[in-house]
Order: sequence, then C-alpha cells, then structure tokens
Amino acid sequence: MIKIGRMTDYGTLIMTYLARDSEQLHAAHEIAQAVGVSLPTANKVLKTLARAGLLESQRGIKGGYLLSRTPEQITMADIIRALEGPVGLTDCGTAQQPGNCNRQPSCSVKTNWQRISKAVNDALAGVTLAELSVPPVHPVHITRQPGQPRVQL
Amino acid sequence: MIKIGRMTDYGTLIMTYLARDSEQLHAAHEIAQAVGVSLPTANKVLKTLARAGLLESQRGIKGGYLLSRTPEQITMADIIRALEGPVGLTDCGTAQQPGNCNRQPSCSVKTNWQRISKAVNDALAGVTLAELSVPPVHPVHITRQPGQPRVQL
DNA sequence: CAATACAAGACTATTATAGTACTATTTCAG
DNA sequence: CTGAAATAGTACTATAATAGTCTTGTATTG
Repeated sequence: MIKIGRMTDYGTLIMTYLARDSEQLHAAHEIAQAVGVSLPTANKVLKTLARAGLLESQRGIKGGYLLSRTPEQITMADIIRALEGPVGLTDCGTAQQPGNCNRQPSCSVKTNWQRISKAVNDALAGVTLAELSVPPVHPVHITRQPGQPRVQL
Repeated sequence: MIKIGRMTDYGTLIMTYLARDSEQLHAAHEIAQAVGVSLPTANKVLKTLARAGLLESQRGIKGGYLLSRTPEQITMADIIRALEGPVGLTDCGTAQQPGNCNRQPSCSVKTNWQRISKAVNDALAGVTLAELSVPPVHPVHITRQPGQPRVQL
C-alpha cells in the first residue's frame, strides 16, 4: 500500500489545474471549485504548496496563486515532498534518528533503506507536472467516498 | 513521507533474521526475542508472511517458521506487498475503482499514476533479502519510541 | 493424552489525518 | 482613508487507520 495522504492527491489535482495556464493568477475559491474540494481544504493545501515554494501567492483583493516554475520544472517528487515530507523509507533514511539506531554505527541495512528511498525518489522525480497536465481537470482519482480510504502507493 | 507501517518494519527484520540460516525451522518465540518484539506481535506478522507465501510453517510442538524461498528470490517488494498490500499509487493504479473515476474512460492522469507505481515497485523489487541480510540482526531501524512515529518512505 | 506451537479472528487503545474555523495581514477600490 | 476581499497562520475537533493484545481453535510430538 505505502499510502499517500489525500491532501497530496488534492495537491496534485490543484497543481495540474494551475499548470493549464501557468501564467495567470487564480483565486483560491476558483481553484477549489474547479478541483472539487471545499474552500477551507483548498486553502490549506494551497498554503502548504506556497510555503514549499511551488506556488507564488499574491495577497489582497486581486490576489491568488500561480506556479512558481514552469510545469516542466515541477515533478511529482516536489509535490509529494511538499505535502508529505521528505521522501525516505526509514528514519535512518532521511531524518535524524534519536534512539538506539546509532549503537550499531556501521549498519549495513541502513544503506539499503537509503538506496530504496533514493530509487523511489528518482521514480517520482521522473514525472513532471507537464506530463500530468491534460485539459479536462476534474477529481478523477478521488474514487473513494469521504470515508477513510487513502491513496496507496 | 509516504509511510510504511511498523509491521512492515518488523517483517523486514524477521525476514532478515530468518535469512541467516534459511534451512532451519525457527519457533515464533525465538524469532520474537531475537528481533526484539513481543510474542503476540511477532505471531501476527509471521502469520501474515506465511499466508502470503513468503514463509512455510510447521505446527506442533517442534513447529516453527522457515523461508519458503531462498533469500535471493525474495525482494522488498514481496515483503511490502505481503504486509501492506499491493504496491500502487492510487485506486486507479492497482485496485478496482468504484466511484466516479470511470466517468472519464480515457483518463491520461491514470496512466501516469500507474507509471509511477510501476517505477516504485521496480525499485523495491530490485533489493533482495540476501542483500539485506547481515550477521548482526537486531532492531536497528526501530529508532522511534513505542509512540506514534511510522516509518517514512 | 497432554503439552507445545501455530492459525485465525476479534477487540481496544492510541495516533495520525482530514477537515474546519478563527484571527491577522495585505492589497486594491472607491 | 476606509472597507472589502483575499491570502497567512494557527488551533481545534472528529474520524479513521494502525498497533498491539487476547482468546479460541487446530495440529503435532512425546
């Protein structure tokens, strides 16, 4: 399964929508309606994407959001990292480990975890937003009901 | 983040332990102690792995578990699939989709999800249990406390 | 036949996620 | 200069998934 949060699914949809005309500013309520999520949820995702540097934001009455780079320069790895955190398999892989992991300094399993994480990351970095963009943008993957299911990877 | 459940971490540890001498039968309590998890939890993981066909089980007073294949023939993809389910990004990717996904039959985004899923799966299938096996087997990756953290991918 | 070990499922508590609301700040228009 | 509209940031609540344990059942050996 290796699940991906629903926010990441929304984020992918939103980024795909914005990639259609990446030059123009789009208000949050417009994006929310186009993608098919509630405004508060869209706001949350948009803020996170903007904080990660994937979107530029314009405040004020004529504000909105805009891709900070071209669709060709944004990958799935960027979107996932923005909304889920660093791509890595174990705590050894990416983050700092507090516990008893360091007791075995030369942990050869650790290097394998890191190798797997890198391979996964490379796979995700190989798909650009431009490749995902297609004219009819609508919530196609949200096949699950408002219930619990999350997306699986 | 793309998290992996803790059971999968345990499962990897258990499989690694069993790979050390894959010819011999190991009782659940022995495995639990060696890996450093409680017996009930070890039982749960072992049963799942056995049901998935990765382990052979022998019941009775001299029973135990055994790798069903050689360590070279077992990959991380096998272990993850056994404990987490099919490797796939979205519902479109692997499972049957119930909702409104079919309304757009030629969904080009879907093929990209599937492509990503396949790349991830290939990355995981490229690491065999033999490569993960090293003499000192102990819970090295379980750096998190019994608390909430899950492993990230 | 009794003891031991695996098999299978149910059940409970905990943790993370999703979703929403509230307040502040910025910008434009009149 | 003032008000409206839009983003920014934070906090809070409910729900769902996960982890972990327990209980009962089945098989095998001595």
